[in-house]
Amino acid sequence: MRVDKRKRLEARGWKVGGPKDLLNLSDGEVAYIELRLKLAEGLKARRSARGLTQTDLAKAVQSSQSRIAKMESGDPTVSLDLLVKSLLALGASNRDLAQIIGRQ
Amino acid sequence: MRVDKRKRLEARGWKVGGPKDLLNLSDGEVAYIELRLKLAEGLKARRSARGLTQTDLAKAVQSSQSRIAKMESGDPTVSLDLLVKSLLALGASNRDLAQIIGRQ
DNA sequence: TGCATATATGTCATTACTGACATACCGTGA
DNA sequence: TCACGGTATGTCAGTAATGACATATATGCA
Repeated sequence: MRVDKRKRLEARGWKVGGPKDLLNLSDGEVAYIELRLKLAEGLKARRSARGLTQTDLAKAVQSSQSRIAKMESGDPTVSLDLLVKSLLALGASNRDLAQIIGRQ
Repeated sequence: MRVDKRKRLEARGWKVGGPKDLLNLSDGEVAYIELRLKLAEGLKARRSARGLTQTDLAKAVQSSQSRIAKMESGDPTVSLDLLVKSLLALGASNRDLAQIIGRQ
């Protein structure tokens, strides 16, 4: 794993498997974290593109502003479920999700 | 929504939003459920293609056979997180996930 | 500068998901 | 028919995620 990418993960409080060393992440673990970050970025992009505030989105998905903020920052305590539901609530189709996820 | 598709959801214990009537699902709710079913089917396909039993996979992701069975049957009490982690544990890449999700 | 509005961070009681376990229900080979 | 490996279904105590709330930190504008 490249160092900049590692920092990108490390910065968000992800600590997974094995010893504490982030270099010991398995392929699956890395893919999982990257997936979440992609969705988080996609969510933020989509929300602001629509001119919505975090509070607006929170209302739409019956959540709270603080949780939206955590989501967009890649916080590990936010579930994939909420991430995906929020994107769908912003009008994303499964196709759109696939695109967000599939991008390098 | 077509009737066969509705039955497909109805059969699995999904009850969402509004009155009990499944026809009242929003686009986002429908997309969410379909997404889960696609992943569930993808998981089952991938696992059996590798000749693994549910018990084998359970060990690999530190879960239990019963949870794998629930996952594959589209049980609503299983999280997207576990579904995705299991697929990744079976060697799927984010690209693969995108393909599973994006398909009509 | 001060004052909004937006976003980030931390905490907490309630809810939902978890693995484990028991057990029922297949298929299929003897 | 029985036995067996695999899968399905139900339950439950423990744990992780939740929305709500308080509050801190931007960001912009008069």
